[in-house]
Amino acid sequence: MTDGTGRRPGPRIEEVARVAGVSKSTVSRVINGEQYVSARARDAVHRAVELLGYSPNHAARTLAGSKANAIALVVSEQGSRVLADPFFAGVLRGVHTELTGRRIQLLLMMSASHDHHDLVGYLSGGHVDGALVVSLHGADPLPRMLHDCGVPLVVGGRPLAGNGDVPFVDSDNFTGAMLAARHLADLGRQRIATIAGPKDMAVGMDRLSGWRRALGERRLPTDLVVHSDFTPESGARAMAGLLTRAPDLDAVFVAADIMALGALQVLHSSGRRIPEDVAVVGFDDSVMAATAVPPLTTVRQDVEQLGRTMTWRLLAGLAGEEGLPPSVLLPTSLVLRASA
Amino acid sequence: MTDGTGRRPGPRIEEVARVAGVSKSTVSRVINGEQYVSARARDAVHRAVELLGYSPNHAARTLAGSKANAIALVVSEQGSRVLADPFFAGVLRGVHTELTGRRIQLLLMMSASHDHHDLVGYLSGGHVDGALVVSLHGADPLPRMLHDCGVPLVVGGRPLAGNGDVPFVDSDNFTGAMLAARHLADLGRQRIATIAGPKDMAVGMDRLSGWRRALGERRLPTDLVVHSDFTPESGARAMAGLLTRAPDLDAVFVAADIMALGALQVLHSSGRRIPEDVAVVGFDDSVMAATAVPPLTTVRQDVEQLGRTMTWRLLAGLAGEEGLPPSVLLPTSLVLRASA
DNA sequence: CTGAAAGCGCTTACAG
DNA sequence: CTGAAAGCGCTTACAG
Repeated sequence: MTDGTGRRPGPRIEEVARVAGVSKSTVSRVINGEQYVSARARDAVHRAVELLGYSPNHAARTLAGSKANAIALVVSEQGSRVLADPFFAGVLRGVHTELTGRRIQLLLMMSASHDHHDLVGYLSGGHVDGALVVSLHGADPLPRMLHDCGVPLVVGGRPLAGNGDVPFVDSDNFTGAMLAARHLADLGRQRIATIAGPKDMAVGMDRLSGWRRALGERRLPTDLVVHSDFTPESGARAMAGLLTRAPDLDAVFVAADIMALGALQVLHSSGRRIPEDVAVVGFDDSVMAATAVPPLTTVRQDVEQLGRTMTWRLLAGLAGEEGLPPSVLLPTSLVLRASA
Repeated sequence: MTDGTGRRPGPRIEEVARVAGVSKSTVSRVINGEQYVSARARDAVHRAVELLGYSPNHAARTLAGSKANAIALVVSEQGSRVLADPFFAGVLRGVHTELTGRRIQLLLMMSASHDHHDLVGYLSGGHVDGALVVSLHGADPLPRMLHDCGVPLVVGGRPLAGNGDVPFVDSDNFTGAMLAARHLADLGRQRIATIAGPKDMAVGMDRLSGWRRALGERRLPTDLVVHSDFTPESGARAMAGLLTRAPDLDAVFVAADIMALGALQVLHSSGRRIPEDVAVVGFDDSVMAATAVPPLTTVRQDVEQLGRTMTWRLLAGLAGEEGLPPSVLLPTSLVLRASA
């Protein structure tokens, strides 16, 4: 028998029960891994499932059961699109990896701030068991809105203050930036600038803090700061501004590789040699870093691991696991190339 | 009343029916936009829906109805991850935009070739109404497998020969490459090379064909071809190889911006001035193009539009629309900057 | 440990 | 144009 589309409906739980010689209830128990089932029944069911190629109907499970068997990956469009793209693809891959083999659907949603309301309504309506929110903009109200509606969630990227009880996973941006700035100081540089991210994004502020901390340790001045927005163009503008302000600067920590590309362009056209005149360190170890001119020393973060960890944390929380860390910071490390 | 998670279940169709003073059947008809409903009933239902904030239960609709109210976005991991990342993020945004306001869930799946089988099983099992497959590797068997199982689908990126009846949407890579190569010829360049994509990806072959066509028109030699794999490193290697083979080359069309970055690096270290000695044109107009050194002349494609068009085509097909184009090619255009 | 039965919230012929 | 009723394919107390 085929339906209108030509696809054949698979076997139902009823048929599995008949073949296995047990009731539908028992089949359901085996499939859901409940413990009070005899080994004999369990084996029979497994064989029948195998034989028939049975796969449970998702809609029916969700309707009958008390859980949705689905989680949402929400991308809040606040914050920089440019930073978000490669970041997002990596996170997605991690989420997917972690979900493999579990019968959990991954729903994808995007939300600009003006339609947060609809999204919250949908997510709190029981369509999903929880949500993964990728939100790079620290002041984004979405995480808190979801939290207040009781939707279990994990945020990718540290929220700014005021979201105290929402668990998050983030790269250790502070330490990564500190390593970068220390490296520049170790090279003997005296006038170390930074092109930072926006003030309202935690990722920007954490990288700035790490830079400040390292220079503070070495008693170096921390006056050369320009905020920028994670686009190559803004990186170029920021670099031009810094050169005007401090023609004697001899190093710059750029808070994202993508901005570093713009900065390198400006340094070149100003006639500076890199790293002889100005040493440059980026952040992200993105795919362009190694083929920049010159190849870019940068801080590596593992975005795929970020996605995996978010997913693990959400599912563990849903499963009621005890003693989970409220939040997780993933390690970052310095990758040395020619630019510093 | 709240469930275990603290989320409150919304109103059911029954309550809407009571408030509107009609039967559940009528509410269902109004919500699904059927035509034989009195204006009076329709208004009453709309008011009740508004008043109660009713939103239909997805699982129940799917179970009761004959459609899944969901489509899958499948990313086949065949082909270059590097090219796929920014490409994918743009496609995703387009898909999402096109889905806005329709009650269709977007499921996300990834598949490496070894688990195509499971994926096909899942998708043909009625969990989705159709699939969008992003597959940059022309020889990927997935589109055909899905097609053979009767899953309605649209492929992003032209499949290579042998997938005759699977509808696809692609950028017009041929024309874009032709414009790029013509531009180089118009500049008076005589020894025009190309760093092409892999031979087993349609995107690579189409861009190569366009380059060949333009040079053929102008009676220029088409011997300087190196195949590469869409990574910056391979672009660098290819450029080095070309310089060895033809030290006199005066222009190169690189089939992806990301490879062009590697090529520029090698040209710089070989002492060539760009564009004076060697003119360079890329493809994609990716975010790095404008801040390359020098800024990169390139071919623009609209990846978000690609996602939108794929989605439109799939939904139109599902709705039974007549006279749909089997496939669609989206325009590309030359963006002039300093490198050529 | 197991089965019969109710019920999840919708859609869809069917009869009017 | 409308309503009563059956049914989608599961899960889950309940009773044994």
